[in-house]
Amino acid sequence: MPALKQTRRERLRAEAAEEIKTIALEHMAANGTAAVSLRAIAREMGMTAGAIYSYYDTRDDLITALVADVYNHLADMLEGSLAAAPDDPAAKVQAYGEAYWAWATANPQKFRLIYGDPAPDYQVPPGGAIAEAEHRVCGALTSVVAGAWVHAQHLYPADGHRWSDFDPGFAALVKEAFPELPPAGVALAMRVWGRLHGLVSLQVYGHLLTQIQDPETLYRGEIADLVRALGLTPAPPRGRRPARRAKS
Amino acid sequence: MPALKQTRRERLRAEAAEEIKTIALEHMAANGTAAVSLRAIAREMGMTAGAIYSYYDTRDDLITALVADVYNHLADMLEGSLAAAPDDPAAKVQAYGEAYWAWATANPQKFRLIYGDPAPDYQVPPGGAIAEAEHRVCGALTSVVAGAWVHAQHLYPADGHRWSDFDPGFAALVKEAFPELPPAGVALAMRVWGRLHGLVSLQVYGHLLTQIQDPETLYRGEIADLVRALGLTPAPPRGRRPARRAKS
DNA sequence: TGTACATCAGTGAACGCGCGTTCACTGATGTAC
DNA sequence: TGTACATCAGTGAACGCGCGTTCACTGATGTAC
Repeated sequence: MPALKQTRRERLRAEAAEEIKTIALEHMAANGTAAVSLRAIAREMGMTAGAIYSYYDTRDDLITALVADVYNHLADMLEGSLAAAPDDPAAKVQAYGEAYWAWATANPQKFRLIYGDPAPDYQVPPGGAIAEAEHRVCGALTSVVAGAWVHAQHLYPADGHRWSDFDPGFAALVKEAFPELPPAGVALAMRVWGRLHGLVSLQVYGHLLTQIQDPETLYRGEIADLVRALGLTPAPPRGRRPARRAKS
Repeated sequence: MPALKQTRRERLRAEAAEEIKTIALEHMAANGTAAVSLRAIAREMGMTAGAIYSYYDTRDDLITALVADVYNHLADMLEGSLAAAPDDPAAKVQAYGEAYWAWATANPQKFRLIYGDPAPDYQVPPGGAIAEAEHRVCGALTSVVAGAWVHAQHLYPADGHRWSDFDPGFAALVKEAFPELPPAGVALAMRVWGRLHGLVSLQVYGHLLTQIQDPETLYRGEIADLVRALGLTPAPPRGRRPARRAKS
């Protein structure tokens, strides 16, 4: 089986490439975003620093791969949460908001990598895998707002936004995926993003915990307000009906 | 005049200490938060690296001074904007929101220093000048929400927040400065902060500009919504009455 | 006003460090006959 | 199944770099008499 044997070497290679990324993320988690060092990764893998160059041409290439992975990880999480949520606009908004918080607080270093300073001297390359993965995240959010738009639109009357206000490529993507969503809906989606992002970001960077004991409750209150601001009625916490039997 | 001559040396010393911080901020602006290097600063001042140690015991000490300065700069800006705004709750909210955006977009590197990753391997020391300056910023925000609380409180009925939910020191400060503001009002203030912070942070880190041409209009829309969500009526744009004469 | 002394900002050389990247090489893995 | 060859992951040593920090020193500025 020559084909199989050939695949074996390729498989080992792919595994090593993955291990490099995994260790890089662990180092980031332990010592901050700037702590991604080829030498340190090689050391931990029992390799020489030069060996990394069999897998990534450059340190920046590794970081690019990391950023794309992290975006995809977030997108997986969000899409999974949305799929698992009840088929109800309010429930989708809540699911998205809670998934965003849960992912960010569980993986603060990943959040910092994509939404904070990336590594020093590193510039995100335009296009490529990163842009694609970003679009997945964006798409999940837009689908949530699109689902709520029927109820929300009268609250956000002609706000003056036009398709020309957006990046043409981005606008084309949205128009194709959500044909019924007008520019004002897209603008609303970005504002919803901002509203969620604020508290999440403050939490990840440690600005809430010094002042309030339970930031998550605060955040949940904000989500509830957001749901109302979208013209929706908050869904009951879990299950279709309140579980009153639990106490009787 | 011996006293004057003595002051002269001290003045030069203080000026040099300031220049070090100024150059550090410029380097941050040019090359990112991680680019604060004692050697680079000394080089730019025409000094030896060791000379910096006459002014700051350690690199971390310099960064601590920078962070405190930046917080105070932001606080100055916010307090100034609030003081200049009309004596009306809605106008104050708008002024605060716009000042936050204006400061962050005009000084992105400062925003990143205090609300993003500080320098690698740097830990903000607890207490001290930084905490004081932070409290100034916090106080400005709380004053805005306290001013709106009469109109907002019925929209945020007993949300379960108690004084014990907050950091004791922080709670004591708030209770002293804003005696009429209940815990629910403080929680609301933090949520208002989050709501503003989200879009500002996304903008500073370049996540809005790739998708929308004019993020500031989007942000202004969010502020207008926030004003409404606080039970207030938006103030007319500039001046007490709309300037209809401009076109006639 | 002039001299002797103290202060202390700044020098310049050195320390040890970890970094990204390169390069000629070795040796195991896989291929072709 | 066995041998000759090609591939290529990983070695190990070296490159030049900039960094924070220390230390004995110099020399101008300021002080006391």
